[in-house]
Amino acid sequence: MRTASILGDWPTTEAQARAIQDELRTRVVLDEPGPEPGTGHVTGVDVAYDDERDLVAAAAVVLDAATLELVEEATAVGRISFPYVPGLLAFREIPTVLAALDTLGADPGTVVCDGYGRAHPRRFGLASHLGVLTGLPSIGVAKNPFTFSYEEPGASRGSFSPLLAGDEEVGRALRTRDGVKPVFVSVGHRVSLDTACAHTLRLTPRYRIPESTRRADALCRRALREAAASGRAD
DNA sequence: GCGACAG
DNA sequence: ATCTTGTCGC
Repeated sequence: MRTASILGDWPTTEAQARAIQDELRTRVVLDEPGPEPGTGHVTGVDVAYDDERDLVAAAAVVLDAATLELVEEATAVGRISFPYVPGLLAFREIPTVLAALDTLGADPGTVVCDGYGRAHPRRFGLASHLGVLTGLPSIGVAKNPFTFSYEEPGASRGSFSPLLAGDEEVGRALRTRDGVKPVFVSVGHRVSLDTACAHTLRLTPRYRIPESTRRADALCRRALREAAASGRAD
Protein backbone atom coordinates (compact mmCIF):
# COMPACT_ATOMS: atom_id res chain seq x y z
CA MET A 1 0.00 0.00 0.00
CA ARG A 2 2.87 2.26 0.82
CA THR A 3 4.59 1.23 -2.39
CA ALA A 4 1.58 2.30 -4.43
CA SER A 5 1.63 5.82 -3.04
CA ILE A 6 5.33 6.12 -3.70
CA LEU A 7 4.98 4.94 -7.28
CA GLY A 8 2.17 7.44 -7.74
CA ASP A 9 4.55 10.34 -8.17
CA TRP A 10 7.61 8.47 -9.29
CA PRO A 11 9.82 10.70 -11.41
CA THR A 12 9.72 10.46 -15.19
CA THR A 13 12.71 12.60 -16.08
CA GLU A 14 16.26 12.78 -14.81
CA ALA A 15 15.70 16.37 -13.72
CA GLN A 16 12.75 15.36 -11.56
CA ALA A 17 14.75 12.52 -10.04
CA ARG A 18 17.65 14.80 -9.18
CA ALA A 19 15.27 17.31 -7.60
CA ILE A 20 13.83 14.55 -5.39
CA GLN A 21 17.34 13.59 -4.30
CA ASP A 22 18.15 17.19 -3.42
CA GLU A 23 15.00 17.43 -1.30
CA LEU A 24 15.24 14.07 0.47
CA ARG A 25 18.94 14.54 1.17
CA THR A 26 18.06 17.03 3.90
CA ARG A 27 16.40 14.21 5.85
CA VAL A 28 19.43 11.96 6.08
CA VAL A 29 20.61 11.43 9.67
CA LEU A 30 24.40 11.23 9.96
CA ASP A 31 24.93 11.79 13.68
CA GLU A 32 23.86 8.41 15.02
CA PRO A 33 26.49 5.68 15.56
CA GLY A 34 23.99 3.01 14.52
CA PRO A 35 23.20 -0.46 15.85
CA GLU A 36 26.07 -2.29 17.52
CA PRO A 37 27.62 -4.64 14.92
CA GLY A 38 26.92 -8.26 15.75
CA THR A 39 23.62 -7.55 17.50
CA GLY A 40 20.07 -7.76 16.20
CA HIS A 41 19.41 -8.24 12.50
CA VAL A 42 21.13 -7.30 9.27
CA THR A 43 19.16 -7.30 6.02
CA GLY A 44 20.69 -7.60 2.58
CA VAL A 45 18.77 -6.24 -0.39
CA ASP A 46 19.47 -6.70 -4.09
CA VAL A 47 17.72 -6.53 -7.45
CA ALA A 48 17.91 -8.42 -10.76
CA TYR A 49 16.58 -7.36 -14.15
CA ASP A 50 15.13 -8.78 -17.34
CA ASP A 51 14.97 -5.76 -19.64
CA GLU A 52 13.54 -7.86 -22.46
CA ARG A 53 10.47 -8.76 -20.46
CA ASP A 54 10.43 -5.51 -18.48
CA LEU A 55 10.75 -7.44 -15.24
CA VAL A 56 12.55 -6.59 -12.03
CA ALA A 57 12.87 -8.86 -9.00
CA ALA A 58 14.04 -7.75 -5.56
CA ALA A 59 15.06 -9.75 -2.54
CA ALA A 60 15.43 -8.89 1.14
CA VAL A 61 17.27 -11.40 3.31
CA VAL A 62 17.25 -10.96 7.07
CA LEU A 63 20.21 -12.47 8.91
CA ASP A 64 21.03 -12.84 12.58
CA ALA A 65 23.87 -10.33 12.94
CA ALA A 66 25.78 -12.50 15.38
CA THR A 67 25.63 -15.86 13.58
CA LEU A 68 24.75 -14.77 10.02
CA GLU A 69 22.06 -17.45 10.06
CA LEU A 70 18.93 -16.88 8.01
CA VAL A 71 16.02 -15.32 9.90
CA GLU A 72 13.61 -14.55 7.04
CA GLU A 73 13.63 -13.81 3.34
CA ALA A 74 11.21 -12.04 1.01
CA THR A 75 10.96 -11.25 -2.69
CA ALA A 76 8.88 -8.98 -4.91
CA VAL A 77 8.54 -8.71 -8.66
CA GLY A 78 7.55 -5.66 -10.66
CA ARG A 79 8.06 -3.61 -13.80
CA ILE A 80 11.15 -1.53 -14.45
CA SER A 81 10.43 1.94 -13.09
CA PHE A 82 13.39 3.96 -14.38
CA PRO A 83 16.32 3.48 -16.78
CA TYR A 84 19.80 2.97 -15.41
CA VAL A 85 21.46 6.33 -15.13
CA PRO A 86 24.65 6.67 -13.08
CA GLY A 87 23.68 8.66 -10.01
CA LEU A 88 20.00 7.72 -10.27
CA LEU A 89 20.21 4.01 -9.55
CA ALA A 90 17.81 4.28 -6.60
CA PHE A 91 14.89 5.14 -8.87
CA ARG A 92 15.40 1.87 -10.69
CA GLU A 93 15.69 -0.32 -7.60
CA ILE A 94 13.71 1.17 -4.74
CA PRO A 95 10.05 0.46 -5.61
CA THR A 96 10.56 -3.29 -5.80
CA VAL A 97 12.93 -3.36 -2.83
CA LEU A 98 10.33 -1.56 -0.71
CA ALA A 99 7.71 -4.06 -1.82
CA ALA A 100 9.92 -6.92 -0.65
CA LEU A 101 10.75 -5.21 2.67
CA ASP A 102 7.05 -4.56 3.27
CA THR A 103 6.28 -8.29 3.34
CA LEU A 104 8.85 -9.05 6.05
CA GLY A 105 7.57 -9.99 9.47
CA ALA A 106 10.94 -9.67 11.19
CA ASP A 107 12.61 -6.40 12.12
CA PRO A 108 15.11 -5.71 9.29
CA GLY A 109 17.66 -4.14 11.64
CA THR A 110 20.41 -2.54 9.56
CA VAL A 111 19.88 -2.61 5.79
CA VAL A 112 22.91 -3.39 3.62
CA CYS A 113 22.65 -2.18 0.00
CA ASP A 114 24.60 -3.23 -3.06
CA GLY A 115 25.73 0.27 -4.04
CA TYR A 116 26.42 3.62 -2.40
CA GLY A 117 25.05 5.89 0.28
CA ARG A 118 26.87 9.17 0.83
CA ALA A 119 29.40 8.30 -1.84
CA HIS A 120 27.27 9.81 -4.57
CA PRO A 121 27.38 12.90 -6.82
CA ARG A 122 24.73 14.58 -4.64
CA ARG A 123 25.60 12.60 -1.47
CA PHE A 124 22.34 10.66 -1.74
CA GLY A 125 22.84 7.21 -3.17
CA LEU A 126 20.63 4.13 -2.99
CA ALA A 127 21.43 3.35 0.65
CA SER A 128 20.67 6.91 1.77
CA HIS A 129 17.43 6.96 -0.19
CA LEU A 130 16.24 3.61 1.12
CA GLY A 131 17.17 4.63 4.66
CA VAL A 132 15.23 7.88 4.50
CA LEU A 133 12.12 6.24 3.01
CA THR A 134 12.04 3.42 5.58
CA GLY A 135 13.60 5.17 8.57
CA LEU A 136 15.90 2.16 8.96
CA PRO A 137 19.65 2.35 9.58
CA SER A 138 21.34 1.63 6.25
CA ILE A 139 24.77 1.33 4.65
CA GLY A 140 26.07 0.87 1.12
CA VAL A 141 28.73 -1.65 0.12
CA ALA A 142 29.71 -1.32 -3.54
CA LYS A 143 32.03 -3.39 -5.70
CA ASN A 144 33.45 -0.46 -7.67
CA PRO A 145 34.82 2.99 -6.79
CA PHE A 146 32.42 4.71 -9.21
CA THR A 147 33.87 8.15 -9.93
CA PHE A 148 35.71 8.43 -6.62
CA SER A 149 39.40 8.12 -5.93
CA TYR A 150 41.28 6.14 -3.31
CA GLU A 151 44.72 4.86 -2.48
CA GLU A 152 45.16 1.13 -2.31
CA PRO A 153 44.60 0.01 1.31
CA GLY A 154 47.01 -2.42 3.01
CA ALA A 155 46.87 -6.02 1.81
CA SER A 156 45.37 -7.52 4.96
CA ARG A 157 41.70 -7.86 5.82
CA GLY A 158 40.49 -4.85 7.78
CA SER A 159 42.84 -2.36 6.12
CA PHE A 160 41.14 0.66 4.64
CA SER A 161 41.73 4.02 3.03
CA PRO A 162 39.46 6.99 2.47
CA LEU A 163 37.21 7.09 -0.58
CA LEU A 164 37.51 10.63 -1.80
CA ALA A 165 35.44 13.14 -3.72
CA GLY A 166 38.14 15.76 -4.08
CA ASP A 167 39.31 16.14 -0.48
CA GLU A 168 36.02 15.05 1.08
CA GLU A 169 35.86 11.55 2.58
CA VAL A 170 32.61 10.08 1.31
CA GLY A 171 33.34 6.48 2.26
CA ARG A 172 36.13 3.95 2.56
CA ALA A 173 37.89 1.39 0.42
CA LEU A 174 37.83 -1.55 2.81
CA ARG A 175 39.78 -4.78 2.39
CA THR A 176 37.45 -7.56 3.49
CA ARG A 177 39.74 -10.45 2.51
CA ASP A 178 43.54 -10.71 2.50
CA GLY A 179 45.01 -9.80 -0.87
CA VAL A 180 41.63 -9.34 -2.55
CA LYS A 181 40.28 -6.18 -4.17
CA PRO A 182 38.57 -3.93 -1.57
CA VAL A 183 34.88 -3.08 -1.38
CA PHE A 184 33.64 0.51 -1.13
CA VAL A 185 31.68 1.29 2.01
CA SER A 186 29.63 4.40 2.58
CA VAL A 187 27.07 5.55 5.09
CA GLY A 188 23.39 5.45 4.25
CA HIS A 189 21.20 6.65 7.13
CA ARG A 190 21.59 6.60 10.92
CA VAL A 191 24.93 4.74 10.89
CA SER A 192 28.47 6.09 11.30
CA LEU A 193 31.22 5.23 8.84
CA ASP A 194 33.14 3.33 11.51
CA THR A 195 30.08 1.26 12.35
CA ALA A 196 29.34 0.67 8.66
CA CYS A 197 32.85 -0.74 8.17
CA ALA A 198 32.57 -2.88 11.31
CA HIS A 199 29.30 -4.32 10.00
CA THR A 200 30.89 -5.00 6.65
CA LEU A 201 33.78 -6.89 8.23
CA ARG A 202 31.43 -9.03 10.30
CA LEU A 203 29.53 -9.88 7.14
CA THR A 204 32.63 -11.03 5.28
CA PRO A 205 34.09 -13.96 7.24
CA ARG A 206 34.63 -15.92 4.04
CA TYR A 207 34.04 -13.86 0.90
CA ARG A 208 34.84 -10.38 -0.36
CA ILE A 209 31.16 -9.46 -0.69
CA PRO A 210 28.91 -9.32 2.41
CA GLU A 211 27.00 -12.51 3.12
CA SER A 212 23.80 -10.46 3.17
CA THR A 213 24.39 -9.20 -0.38
CA ARG A 214 25.43 -12.62 -1.66
CA ARG A 215 22.27 -14.23 -0.36
CA ALA A 216 20.02 -11.44 -1.61
CA ASP A 217 21.70 -11.64 -5.02
CA ALA A 218 21.09 -15.37 -5.30
CA LEU A 219 17.51 -15.00 -4.15
CA CYS A 220 16.47 -12.17 -6.47
CA ARG A 221 17.96 -14.00 -9.45
CA ARG A 222 15.92 -17.05 -8.59
CA ALA A 223 12.78 -14.93 -8.16
CA LEU A 224 13.42 -13.34 -11.56
CA ARG A 225 13.82 -16.73 -13.28
CA GLU A 226 10.58 -17.95 -11.76
CA ALA A 227 8.71 -14.78 -12.67
CA ALA A 228 9.96 -14.97 -16.26
CA ALA A 229 8.96 -18.64 -16.46
CA SER A 230 5.46 -18.06 -15.14
CA GLY A 231 5.15 -14.80 -17.06
CA ARG A 232 3.94 -12.64 -14.20
CA ALA A 233 5.02 -9.41 -12.62
CA ASP A 234 2.77 -7.33 -10.36
C1' DG B 1 33.11 19.06 -26.50
C1' DC B 2 34.38 14.07 -25.05
C1' DG B 3 34.64 10.33 -22.01
C1' DA B 4 33.54 8.05 -17.44
C1' DC B 5 30.05 6.47 -14.76
C1' DA B 6 26.92 2.28 -8.34
C1' DG B 7 23.64 -1.75 -10.67
C1' DA C 1 22.91 -5.34 -14.46
C1' DT C 2 23.53 -8.95 -18.44
C1' DC C 3 25.58 -11.82 -22.41
C1' DT C 4 28.76 -16.65 -21.34
C1' DT C 5 32.97 -22.06 -20.99
C1' DG C 6 36.38 -23.42 -19.40
C1' DT C 7 39.68 -22.99 -16.16
C1' DC C 8 43.21 -21.80 -12.48
C1' DG C 9 43.42 -22.15 -7.54
C1' DC C 10 42.25 -23.00 -2.56
